[in-house]
Amino acid sequence: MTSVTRKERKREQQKREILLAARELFLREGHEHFSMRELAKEVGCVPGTLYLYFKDKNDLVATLVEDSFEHLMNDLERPRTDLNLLVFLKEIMRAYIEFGLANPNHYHFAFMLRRTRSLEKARPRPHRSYALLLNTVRACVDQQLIRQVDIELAAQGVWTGIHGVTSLMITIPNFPWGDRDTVIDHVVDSLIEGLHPSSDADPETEGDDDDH
Amino acid sequence: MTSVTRKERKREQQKREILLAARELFLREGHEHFSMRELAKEVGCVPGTLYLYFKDKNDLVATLVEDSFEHLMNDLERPRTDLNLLVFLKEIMRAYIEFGLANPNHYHFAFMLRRTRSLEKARPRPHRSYALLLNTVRACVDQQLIRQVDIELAAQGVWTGIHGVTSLMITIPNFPWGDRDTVIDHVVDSLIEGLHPSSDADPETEGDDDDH
DNA sequence: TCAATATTATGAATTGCGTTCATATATGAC
DNA sequence: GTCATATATGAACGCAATTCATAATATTGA
Repeated sequence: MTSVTRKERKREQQKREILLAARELFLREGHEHFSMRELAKEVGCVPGTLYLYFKDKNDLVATLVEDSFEHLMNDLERPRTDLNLLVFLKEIMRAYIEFGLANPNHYHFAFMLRRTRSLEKARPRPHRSYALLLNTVRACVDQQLIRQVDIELAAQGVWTGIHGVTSLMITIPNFPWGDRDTVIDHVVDSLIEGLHPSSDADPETEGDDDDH
Repeated sequence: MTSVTRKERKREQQKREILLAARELFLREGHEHFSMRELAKEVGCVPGTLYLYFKDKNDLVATLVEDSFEHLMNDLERPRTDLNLLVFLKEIMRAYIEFGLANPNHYHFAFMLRRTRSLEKARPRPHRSYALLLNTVRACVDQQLIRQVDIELAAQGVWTGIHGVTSLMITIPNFPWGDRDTVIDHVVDSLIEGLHPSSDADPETEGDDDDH
């Protein structure tokens, strides 16, 4: 019985090693030039071997990417009750964008590829990032930090908004963006701006804020 | 001399025919499955022949896509002095999104692909769509329809915003978007919302608006 | 310890791709 | 008709993802 476990462990170990090499290669080459053959060379095996551990290339890369998003989400989902929810929301948005720009290959694979048939499952599960946004927006509405809106609609507006900067800056890095951070700040702020109860009023002045 | 012209005409004719077949195939297969070999079969020639008319696959597809964007832009750039500039701006935004959703393959090729080295030229030139946005935003500021902001920043915010919905709806069509048009309206409105002089006030009430 | 078995690795093959190139064919000029 | 030039061909190259019969290896049961 234990030997079965040992075997499985061995297997997991090898799988991890493949993923490690893959991650390195993926980073170096970009997902559009990442090839199974080259990966096999890197790992020191024949291409066919990889298929003993992963159904196909997509499965392999999906695992890779999902791991990365896991990290992002684990960071993001750490609740920060210490700060104003609106500030928290903005932080999430900024972190999302920064993650995308820092991991363009991962982001590209996850959100900028059309899924054809079989690849449908290979997306960060029920979109944890979106779920987090949704919950945060809901909380903001509950606390009347933003005006009463359709939560889903608002969250989707925010999500598509931050996805917009992220993806466009990835695909057209040479575009004459102004200062990168300024653009990001502007996008984040103006996406929230549109949701303020009375949008040029500072939320702090709205009433039930008692921690200062 | 005239024979040179005739020859050239013949050449152009053939090029057009290739593009026609290509357009059809591109539409059918999506740009990720579009292949030169299949196109050659469709055209009734051998793959090599295509290279007498186009430098490479990218050149061919770029021509294809550029033609389509030409159409969109020609539509959009038709000046509409008859209506309120803000309404015009929103119309542009909506048209941009609709175009992308109606032509996901073209849009994908144009704005959702990372350009590697040689492919750099193959993008809708100095981004006519962005230029149009920029000019319109500038005009809005001039007419004090939106508040005094960095024009470039505002235009980039709007552009990334509409790109966000468009591209995300293309890559994740199965996401539980609410009603498609409702989402689009929300995005368009809230992107502009953030730019209003005092954003919960109707711009008509701001003062120097004298056409009603 | 040894034979039976299940697992893992191999390399050769299949299919498809973009692209190139030597060669052939057709076209227009003289 | 002959020559030059433009156009088309098909075979080939290199690379890709993936499959599969076969071989090596490790695990099990006696």
